[in-house]
Amino acid sequence: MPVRRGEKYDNIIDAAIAVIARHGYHRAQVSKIAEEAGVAAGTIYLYFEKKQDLLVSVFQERFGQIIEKSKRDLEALDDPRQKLRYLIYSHYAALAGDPEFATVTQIELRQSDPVIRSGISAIMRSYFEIIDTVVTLGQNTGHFEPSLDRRLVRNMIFGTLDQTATAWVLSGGKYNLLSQVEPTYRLLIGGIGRGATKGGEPV
Amino acid sequence: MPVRRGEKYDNIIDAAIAVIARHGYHRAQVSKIAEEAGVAAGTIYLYFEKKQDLLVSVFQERFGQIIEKSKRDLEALDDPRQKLRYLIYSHYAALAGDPEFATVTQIELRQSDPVIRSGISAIMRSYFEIIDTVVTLGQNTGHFEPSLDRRLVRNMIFGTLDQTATAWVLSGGKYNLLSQVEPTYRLLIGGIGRGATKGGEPV
Amino acid sequence: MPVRRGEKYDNIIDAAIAVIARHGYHRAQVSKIAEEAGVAAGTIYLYFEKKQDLLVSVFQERFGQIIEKSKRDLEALDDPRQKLRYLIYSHYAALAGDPEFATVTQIELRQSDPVIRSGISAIMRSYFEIIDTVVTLGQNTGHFEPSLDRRLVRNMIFGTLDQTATAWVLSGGKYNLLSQVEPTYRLLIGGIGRGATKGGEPV
Amino acid sequence: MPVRRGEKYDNIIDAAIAVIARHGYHRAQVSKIAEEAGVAAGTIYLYFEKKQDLLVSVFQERFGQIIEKSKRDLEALDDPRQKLRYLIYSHYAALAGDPEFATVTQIELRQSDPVIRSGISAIMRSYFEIIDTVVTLGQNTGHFEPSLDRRLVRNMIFGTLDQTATAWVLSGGKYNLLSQVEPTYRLLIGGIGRGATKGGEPV
DNA sequence: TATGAATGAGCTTTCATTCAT
DNA sequence: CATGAATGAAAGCTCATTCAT
Repeated sequence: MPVRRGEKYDNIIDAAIAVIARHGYHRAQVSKIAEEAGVAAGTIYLYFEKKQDLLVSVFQERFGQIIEKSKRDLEALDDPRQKLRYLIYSHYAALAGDPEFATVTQIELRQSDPVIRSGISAIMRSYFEIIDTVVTLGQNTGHFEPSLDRRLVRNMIFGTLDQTATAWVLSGGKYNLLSQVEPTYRLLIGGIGRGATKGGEPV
Repeated sequence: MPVRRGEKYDNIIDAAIAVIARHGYHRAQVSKIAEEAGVAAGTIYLYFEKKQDLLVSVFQERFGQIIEKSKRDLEALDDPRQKLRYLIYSHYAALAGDPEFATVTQIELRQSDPVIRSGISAIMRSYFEIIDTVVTLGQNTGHFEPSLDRRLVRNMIFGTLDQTATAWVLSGGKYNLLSQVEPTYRLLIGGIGRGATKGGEPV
Repeated sequence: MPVRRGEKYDNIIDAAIAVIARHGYHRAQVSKIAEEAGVAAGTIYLYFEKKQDLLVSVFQERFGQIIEKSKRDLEALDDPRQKLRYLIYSHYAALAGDPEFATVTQIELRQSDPVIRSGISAIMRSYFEIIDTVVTLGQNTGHFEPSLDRRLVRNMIFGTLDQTATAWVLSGGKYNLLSQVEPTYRLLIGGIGRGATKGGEPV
Repeated sequence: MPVRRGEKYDNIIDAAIAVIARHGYHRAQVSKIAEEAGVAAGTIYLYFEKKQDLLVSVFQERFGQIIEKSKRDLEALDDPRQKLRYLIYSHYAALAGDPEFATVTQIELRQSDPVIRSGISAIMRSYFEIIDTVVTLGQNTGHFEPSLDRRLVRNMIFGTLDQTATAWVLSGGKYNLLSQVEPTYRLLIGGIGRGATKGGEPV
């Protein structure tokens, strides 16, 4: 029945992010979120069926937009290496531009219960698909090593971005996350090894 | 801060892992863990100050042992590439050999509250130091690209291992995680790019 | 205390009966009744001060009409035995003719809170008076045993009708309640005992 | 898991009756019952799974005992008329001896929700069976009119007892309910009609 | 040492009612 | 006359922790 949209819908989502970022996931009561949003507690239930739905929506709305934008922007690029670089850029940019959202995403929402996590997983899957598409293209065009297992490559890409973002959040955002775009790109493309590793003598 | 050690101490930790793996973090009540361990609920408080201490100890004990063993074994190796390969192997092996522990580590304990997470972080830091040591050695000996930022490399290594392990757990352990040791090694060393990327024309 | 009358007034009462019969007393929200009546929730408060007033009115309007009709019809009858028979008939007929109302009356509205119940009691009292009048007449004319306590007789009459009606509703209305008019009459008049009990040797 | 017995179990049931009788069903919060019982609110949940279970247990324990006693005592009697008389007596006695319980039984618990009511119904059914047994015996031995529908007779008996008891409670217990045993017996046996109605000319 | 019965703080959610439009 | 979005009070239940035995 509920699930209405409108200005308040956005206010509540923003309030949820602010409260979670400030007090942590476990102290983010509905009443506190309502107060932050400037509405009564009951009003939240005109927009979200349950608290869990609100928290999942935090992800869906924000991350969903980011993913959609990524998807569109990626289509405008041809070179899979450019696509990869853009992927890194947009991942870091989304978090660097909104530290509260970054905290919620990288730290707080990972503490949530199974229902919320599975809501988040659904969105993550579509993100993984985007990464997979880029990897596959790169392998087909010969820019990426075709012998590599795509799933493993995806895990490396996402794992690296995610871990780097988490480390940045935990550092308190002391440095500019966007400064890591190019280094990350080079690292992902070239690996740790020195020089002509490919075709060389691996140990 | 354990109040006491002894046989029951280990029983309780094992029981905690079993219960969390079976019922999930949010349903792992102290009473259930006590029952699994064959003691009364109150007894747990003779060994652990708080439930949180028990959960942190799950990590400290198990992961601590793994880290200690890694550290010792790594000292026996000279080549940083061999060290890296061993790092991957021991990370995967610890999880592949104990699926319950893997579930608890990769999924359930991430839902925990700030206190537990910070307890876990402390242990993770010593793990990160080990990774850093290997990376630094590799750069000093010229086996790893010296221009790479160590922290970023560490994030890639840990992020890749962690994400790969999580994906494996979420798959239900359908394949052998250890089969990913060599591919992971090659991927980390060589990156995604094809052929003589290093010194070539990055895009 | 209705604030206003009119077509919508009746619509709302009918809607209340329908919703209570369909969803039960505890799920009969004002909003649901409003929807059923085809008005906005707030509109109900133009016709009734409180939800409780609406529910009491369900009784007052419907049962009041029944009682009024009973009263008038009874005046046309002379023989107190005929009056008693008609009382039984009209009680059963009112419920048999409107199963939704029967459910609301016999089952759902008994779950209501004190205010509603006392509103209902007020109406019941006038019904009890009608019964009392019939009993008194019967005793005065010598058709009914004069030594019987009138209040007790009334309790038997109403208790029997009410319990029989409730049993019928709970049976799902599987049989025709009106088929019970004559048996009920004979039972109330003659009692359970066999043969010439009156003046005989009671045990 | 819960559902323990013991001294506190009885205390809580007694407290529930007292609180419901004093404040009414709708104001009988768990916390209030706990206070009355001299235990913490949480303790109630060691003895009852849910509040509803407690309320049903109020009935089961008290009314169940009454029914059991009735059953046993009835077996010691031979004459169905004596059995009927005893039925009336024990019904009235159970309520007259415990006014708080009478209020809860006759008034407050009728306001409860479907779950509780169905719990109560289950117990009532066994009471109805006892009545049915007595009626059937009376008809078989020729003491009760055999042509009467048993279900209808049961409805009259229970309806009369119940309504009489309710009227007594609503009167505030101003008179002695047990004084109604004999009048009720005579009324049920002989009916309202005067003299040799049976076989006479019913109108 | 060990027990486990008892504690009690803490929070989501519903829904009758209001009132600005 | 009518609307329906917004309000906010109110209470059942869980479970980590304690402590008398």
